[in-house]
Order: sequence, then C-alpha cells, then structure tokens
Amino acid sequence: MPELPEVEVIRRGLAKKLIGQTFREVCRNDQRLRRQSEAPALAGLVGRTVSRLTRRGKYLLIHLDDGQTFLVHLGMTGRLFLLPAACPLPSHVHLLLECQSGQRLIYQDVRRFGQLILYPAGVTPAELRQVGLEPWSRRLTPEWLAQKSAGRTRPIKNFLLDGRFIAGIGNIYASEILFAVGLHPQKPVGQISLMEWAAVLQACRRILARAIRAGGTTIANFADCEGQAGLFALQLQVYGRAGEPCPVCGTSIERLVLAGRSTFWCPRCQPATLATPTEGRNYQSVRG
DNA sequence: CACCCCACCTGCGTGC
DNA sequence: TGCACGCAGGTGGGGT
Repeated sequence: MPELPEVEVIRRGLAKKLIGQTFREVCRNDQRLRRQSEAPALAGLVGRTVSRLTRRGKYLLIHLDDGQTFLVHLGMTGRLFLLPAACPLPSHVHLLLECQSGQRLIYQDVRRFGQLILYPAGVTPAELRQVGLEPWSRRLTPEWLAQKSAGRTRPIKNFLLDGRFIAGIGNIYASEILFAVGLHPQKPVGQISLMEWAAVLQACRRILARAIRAGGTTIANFADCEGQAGLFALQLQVYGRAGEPCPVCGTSIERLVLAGRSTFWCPRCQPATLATPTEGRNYQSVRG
C-alpha cells in the first residue's frame, strides 16, 4: 500500500488531530506483526502526550512529550486512522490507543507486514539508519546519484526501489518516474548520465509531490486517517496498465518482473538501449 | 561487496 | 460452487 506519498498524507492528517492528545489506554492483540514491541513495552505509551509527527522515507514517527518515539511502518496493508469510541472495530486491528478526546487511534493491517516499535527517549530507531536521502534533501543531487551508482550494474528500477539511496520510492512510483523520463527500467544504473539523473530527480520530486497533493494512490485499500481514498491512481500513466495504450504514444504498455516486482513501461517511450553510450556516439560520428 | 531471491501474511480475481 | 494459482503498495536475511 503505502509509499512515501501515502505515509505523508497519513502524517499530515493525523498531525491535525493527534498533536496534544494524551493516550489513556493501550490495547494490543497477540498476532505478530513483522516487528512489534511487546505489550509491556507498549504500556509506555499510556499517559503520554503526542508532541509532533514526522516521517523518514516510509516510516512514520510519533514523538511523545517524554522523548519516546513510536515508530510505525505500514508494510503493504497497514492503515492508521482515528475512530470514535462508539464505532465498531473493523477486522485485523492490531493496536488500539484510546485518546483523552474519546477517539481511538487504530492500527489495522491485513497482511501483518507492518512494524510498531516504541523507542525510549534518546534512542534513534535502528531502522532509520538504513534509510537514504529524502527526495527533497538538498544533499540529493544528480552528482550524488551518479556517484552512488557508478560502476553498478543493477537495473535502475531496482536502484530506485532501494531505499538506502533515495528514501520512500516504492513499486508504483518507480515505474511512473521512469516512464516520465523515458528510461527503460532495466537500464544498468551505472550507465545513467548526469543529465538523465537530473531528469530522474526532477520527475521523482514532481510525481511524489503531485501524489501527496492528490491524497496518495489508492489501488485496493489505502485510505487517509479519515478513511478517504487517495486519487492519484487516476493519474497513473503506466502502473497496473499492462496491455492498455500508452497515454503519450498509444503503444501497448508492457509488464516485466524485476527483483520479483511487477514493472510497467512503454516500449516506445522507454526504448531499451542496445548500444552503450560510447558506441552510440561513435556510430553517430561515423555517419555524421 | 553487489545483487537476487525469498519468506513473511491474507485476500481477491481468474480460469478450470 | 469449489479449488488452485497468481498476484498485491515493503523489507531484510541469507545465498550466490
């Protein structure tokens, strides 16, 4: 479900309603998530007040008044939302936090790939050490990307999905970004030019920002903290559109599997580069 | 080190 | 109707 835009939509929505709220009670079920603090540890949330909400990549961080950090990762199907106490609970609820307002903060996760970990004051969550640069970080430049990818052979799609470089890009937006810049998803990342990196970075920022503005992408079950679906799915150019005409040239969109993930691309707008850049240049100079 | 594969889960759509 | 299979927005551990 959630890539950076979806987590950011959740963060902004929750910030309006949760900051200043105090948790009165914590209720956890026994089903294991991918990673999850045990019930006794989560009791540390009781009596604490939310001071602010931040995001790193796809991680949401709920900061508490005593310096503790509650780290939330939504995995594939995690949802975080507020529900009036009187409302019946949906299925697959794994954590329930009673707020003093009477609302309940609910964590629901069908596939249980999510993470809910409470960190003591002064401790940086270990998970965040692996997280790469934020898309809008000033340190993230075409030069930095060229340096990090130099000599590497993996497909650029896999590089974009590797959150240790750029944080927050997931399977949907990786395909969308590559379509926007006309790069074949299998192009070896070490062969991307500085100009191409500049275009990738620009497209990455533009597409993620647009997705946030649209409220995220809802394919099956993403919803913001009020249960509203995100509308960016209407703007997807290639993701999930195998066999449909390319919105730019009409060629049939194709699907291939990279690193075990579906990848969508237009064979005409994103041609495979059969020759290396050097060979291409020589070929042109011979003819020209 | 770089890279790939797979497990971790449940649910839904499709085709037989 | 029922069943088997493939597929789904993420991550990290282990193997090559």
